[in-house]
Amino acid sequence: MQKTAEKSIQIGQLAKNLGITTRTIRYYEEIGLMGATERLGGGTRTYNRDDVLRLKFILKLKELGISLKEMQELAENFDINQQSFGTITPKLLEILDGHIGKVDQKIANLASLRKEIVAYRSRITDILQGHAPVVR
Amino acid sequence: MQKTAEKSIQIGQLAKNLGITTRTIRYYEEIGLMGATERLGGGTRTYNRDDVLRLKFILKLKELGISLKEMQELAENFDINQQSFGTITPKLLEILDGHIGKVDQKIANLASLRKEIVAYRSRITDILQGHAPVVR
DNA sequence: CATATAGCTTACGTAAAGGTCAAGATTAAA
DNA sequence: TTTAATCTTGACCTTTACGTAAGCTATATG
Repeated sequence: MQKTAEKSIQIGQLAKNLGITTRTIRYYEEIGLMGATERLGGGTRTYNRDDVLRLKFILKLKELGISLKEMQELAENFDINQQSFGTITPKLLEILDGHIGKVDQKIANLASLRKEIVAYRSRITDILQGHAPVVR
Repeated sequence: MQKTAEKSIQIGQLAKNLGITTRTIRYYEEIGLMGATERLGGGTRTYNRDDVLRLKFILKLKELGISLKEMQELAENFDINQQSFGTITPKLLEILDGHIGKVDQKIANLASLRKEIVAYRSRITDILQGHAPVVR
């Protein structure tokens, strides 16, 4: 087995590539979302392709509204870093199903909130036109 | 003009009635959402019917997902005590409309997230059954 | 060598919406 | 009147996701 030349990058470049700050990356490491990556002699962090993928995955989930805390729970059961899909247990499926449920719940809540806002809105316009009493 | 006996209540009772804490009510006063209400001799806050209506209004908006900060902007224009209800509504409608948009956006995002999770899930089950390659 | 640039750790700051004491003053009830 | 309940202000605590600054090290370049 030969190591293919890992073209790792440093934190500043990685941050720039992804449009985030170095603080953010270090923070994710701090809270255990990014495992500790390799360091150069002086302690400089180094990120290989897998690390980058993992970070992108985190950002993707975040973009879609999953909190870092939720990701931490996921991370306990699902080590994105080193495991290939073949080794993933059914536990992950369970977690994903749970998340689908949560998302469904959130969607339902928002939909009902939307309804209320719309209803409230039209009550106000009614009031403005004198079609309804001011206080219910 | 005769003052009808104003049956004012104190903060503890009001909080209990509305299912919030006294801290919350004082906080709303602190940030200028509730105007300063009358006080008894010892400094005890006293809330009349209008004050209660105003607080209920605040809670309603909050329930609809409008932040206290947004309400502060509104508060400059709405003086429920002065019955200038008509003047606040255009701004309020604007804010409500903005909220409907935001909620729609969130729903769309969650729906897409849901799709992705579902897709991700089935990719994994496929892998577990050897029907698909391990790496995308 | 000197400077510039990038990185490191430690640690305090921020916003939102209150929670939670603390210590004292007042009011209500017995 | 004594006690118990309620109220007052003030001030620090909490969570989330980083921002920002201080002080120090390492690497690159003129």
